[in-house]
Amino acid sequence: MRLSRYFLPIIKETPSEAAIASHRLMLRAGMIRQAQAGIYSWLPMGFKVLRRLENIVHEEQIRAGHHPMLMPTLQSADLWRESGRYEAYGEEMLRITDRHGRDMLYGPTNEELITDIFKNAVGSYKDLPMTLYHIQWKFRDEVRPRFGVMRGREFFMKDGYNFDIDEDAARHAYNRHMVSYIRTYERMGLKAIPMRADSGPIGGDNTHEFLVLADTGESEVFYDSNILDLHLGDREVDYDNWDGVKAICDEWTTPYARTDETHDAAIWADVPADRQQVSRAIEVGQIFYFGTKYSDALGALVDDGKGARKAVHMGSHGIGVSRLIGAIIEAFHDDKGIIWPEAVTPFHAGIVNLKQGDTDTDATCDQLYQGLIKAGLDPLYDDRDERAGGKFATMDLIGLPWRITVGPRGLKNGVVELTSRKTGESEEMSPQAAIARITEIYAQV
RNA sequence: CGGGGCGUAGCGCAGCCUGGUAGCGCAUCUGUUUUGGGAACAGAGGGUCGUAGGUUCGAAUCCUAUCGCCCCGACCA
Repeated sequence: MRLSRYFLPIIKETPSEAAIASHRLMLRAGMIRQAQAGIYSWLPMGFKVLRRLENIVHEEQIRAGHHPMLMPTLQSADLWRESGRYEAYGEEMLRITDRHGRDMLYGPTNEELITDIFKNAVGSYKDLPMTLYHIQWKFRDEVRPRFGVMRGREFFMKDGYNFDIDEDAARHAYNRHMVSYIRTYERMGLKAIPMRADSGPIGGDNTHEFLVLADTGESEVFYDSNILDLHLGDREVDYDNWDGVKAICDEWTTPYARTDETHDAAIWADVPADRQQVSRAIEVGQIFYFGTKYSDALGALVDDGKGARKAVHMGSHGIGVSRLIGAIIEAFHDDKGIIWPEAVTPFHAGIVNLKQGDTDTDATCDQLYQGLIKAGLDPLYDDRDERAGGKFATMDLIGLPWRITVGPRGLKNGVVELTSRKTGESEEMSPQAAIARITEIYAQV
């Protein structure tokens, strides 16, 4: 993309309403604009990042054998009356009445709807196990939205639901989700720690939250520093292997890691003092096993093959996709701007032309731009007629991991400059070498 | 939902107390000179002063109502 033709409304000054780094930077970098309290428009670059995260989530869910689908944002109140949650959910649920006076609601989650779909189509144990998910906008009418997309009222979330014949199978589904989530966050460059959590209003007795360490996090967490050393990497995972999946979960759940809600001082005391870490963290996902709560209420029964009809065992599993962008920025930024991990960056590299209109720099930038595109990458070429300082400041702010600087000084020797946003280190090389290097870097992401 | 604050140009703000031509900085546009870390000069455009009603010869300013937004707290993916 040529910056001169893009829509990237950058703000030089700090917007007064933004209290934390991610909110401030998303506004300044032209990623979002607020529409109402807790409701945002996603401008082209923010939308790009959102799509990238969404794609990673899809890939990992599909890899785990889960089926993508899409349910509507608006749901019927009647279904929620059946489960008893229409009254129980309270003020956070946005209730709407249509022209015929029918009660509807903007879905805060989808247990009722998915269970209804499931029970009308599935009647036998032979169809199990099954896990369905979608990534859709949700609405929860928070009393006090804040922190930009971290605590919006409207938010983009992956929510998945497993249907299994009994508790053992459902526990495997739970474990499978834990592993797929670990992998998902790791791919995004994040260290998200699964922690024992409270079950909250959704119900159930087995749940973990995934938390990303960040000073601005809303939760206080206690963990054994050993857990930071765990990596899934490119380990082969057979998601149908119950024991193998459970072994990975055991690995991640053995070191102590809890939120303040479930913190247990007695167990904590057994963690060696030099490994005891207390920190703030942002919740970016949660998995639940809740048994037959909804299948009982909504009559989701299957034939068990022995002549009986049994309520299916279920769980629900969520990833806050829009919130993740905030969490990633909280984890990766400095005083100049965002520092995107390669896996989620909106553009793979930025090209800075220091002397727009100069025959040589223009030609070299075009060569780099075309070369990167041919290599299957997505560069952002700052071809505006701006001074060097402004272009550098823009690149630093929007935080692309790699910057190629093209100026007359270097071109005299046939070189351009490749700079890492993370380390700030630069290296001179030929344009061809720069393309090759960046291609190689992204081949490993 | 309790407490506090704010709505004036795209952004940040002054003006309001004490009613009388709507301002400043940044941004935008034009021109000239500049050009390796947010340039200088000259000029230009841009406003239902959140909305509605009231008081007044006259309202951004005073009064009433209303809507919106932010911050702290309690609550939440």
